[in-house]
Amino acid sequence: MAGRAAEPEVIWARPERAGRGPKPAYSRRDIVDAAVRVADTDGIDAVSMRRIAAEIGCGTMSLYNYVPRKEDLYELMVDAVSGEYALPEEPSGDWRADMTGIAYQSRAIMYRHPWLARVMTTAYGFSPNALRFLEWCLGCLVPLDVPAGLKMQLIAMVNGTVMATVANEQAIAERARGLPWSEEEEQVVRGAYLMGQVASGRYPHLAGLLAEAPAAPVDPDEIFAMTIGRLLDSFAPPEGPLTAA
Amino acid sequence: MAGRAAEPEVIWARPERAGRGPKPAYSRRDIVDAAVRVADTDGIDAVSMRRIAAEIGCGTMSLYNYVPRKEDLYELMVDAVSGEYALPEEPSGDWRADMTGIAYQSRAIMYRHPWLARVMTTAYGFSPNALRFLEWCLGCLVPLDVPAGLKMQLIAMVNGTVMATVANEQAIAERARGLPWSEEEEQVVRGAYLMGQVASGRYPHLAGLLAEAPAAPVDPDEIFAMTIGRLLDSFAPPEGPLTAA
DNA sequence: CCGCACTACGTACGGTGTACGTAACTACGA
DNA sequence: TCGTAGTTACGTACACCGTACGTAGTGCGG
Repeated sequence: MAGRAAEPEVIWARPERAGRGPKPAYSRRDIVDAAVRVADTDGIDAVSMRRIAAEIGCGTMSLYNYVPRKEDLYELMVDAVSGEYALPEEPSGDWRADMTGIAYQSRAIMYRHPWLARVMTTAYGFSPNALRFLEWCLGCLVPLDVPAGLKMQLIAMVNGTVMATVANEQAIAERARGLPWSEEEEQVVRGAYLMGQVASGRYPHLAGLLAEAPAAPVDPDEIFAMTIGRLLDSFAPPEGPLTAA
Repeated sequence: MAGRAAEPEVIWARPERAGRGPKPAYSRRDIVDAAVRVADTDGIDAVSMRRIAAEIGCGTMSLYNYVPRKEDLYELMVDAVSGEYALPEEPSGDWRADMTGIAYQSRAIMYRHPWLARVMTTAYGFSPNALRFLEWCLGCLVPLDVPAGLKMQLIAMVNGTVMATVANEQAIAERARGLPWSEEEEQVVRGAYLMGQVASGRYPHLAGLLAEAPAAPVDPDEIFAMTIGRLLDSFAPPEGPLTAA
């Protein structure tokens, strides 16, 4: 009787060690670390149950004793890297600075783990580190005098914006992985197609933009900073707090 | 000699009909329509080459005469539904209103095709309808006196925000699909876990928020409108345009 | 101390994308 | 006009995926 029937549960509520049987040979942490390592080096698509099991050194199906479904493995992975936030003991009192710092940290983590942005859209949820993160953000926003719902919205927007930004950057690079040709070739081919289309004259505004763009090379870091700054301004411009609706 | 070697190319540059051989029995449009239909009804995971081929009525491998790789099928699908934007002949002259309208249309399309948000993160690119969309947005932003790069940023932010918002909504619902238990059960289980965690006292701010939140039930439409409004404000507040940097 | 829950793991099933070979067909170059 | 080259159609096959299930061994709770 293999008692691992599929029952509704949250992975975080499942105790790592049940009392009865023999000691597990591996820890959940081992598995998640291996999964993160594989995803970092070989891409998220290389994270298969067989591969992780081999990495750990156990049989494929043994993994299912630790992780009921692969989706749960993703959730564990997201939580693991969410632990990389360095959250000081106390907020600084300047919520704008704190949230900006959070945004930069999020971006750094997503750069460190290029699979994060894609997996996060699937593995949402209130993992331990997600709760820690949320709690800290709310702490930062104590000085901001707006309804609680608006604070949640602010946090969600900051996270969403960082994710959308990084995901967009990475979609271009990540696409190259596993393709039968190189990224340069891909960009050349796509660029050539774009230029050909624009040259057709059907897109005058776009043509104008492309003609103007090279004159103003931009620093992605600066753009990022501006974007976040703008976003925070929209919740409480430097002059004073906005009232909700 | 099956001459379909994997060479770098953009699907949009590949002509639908090559001169030489027999007439293709199907059109690219047929295939993409079938794929969109299947994705709409049975979810994006049901879109497999075998399934689409069966839907069309041809052998699996025949599809590869029309679509070199599955990823290209995704790109075709995204372009197809991007054709659903109703773009008037001329912008209204009120760029704020125009961009708000765009955001609402994007959201409507993503609701109509729940797979879009997830696939878009993979299949980006300058498809014909994407160019048409971009060109129209740039036309709307002519009255806005900011550098071209900033306009692109605005468009990207609006799109990204809509996408992140809808993706977040749908991740919750979509997760239920294909799970061995119902969505209600899932929510109950997750909710119970969350409450248990908050009750532990480790998350005072979060606890406060949850205590306050039910008192203010919110309309998702209203939140969406506010979010987009705020975003546009951040580029040019009602008082007057911001200067870049 | 018995029994049962749990661990470990091999096998197997139904699915995936797609490389490759083959046969029929048509438009172009000689 | 007629090969012939390139295209279409499609069956077979391969490597891989997630995971259901059965079985054997282990060690704690009653």
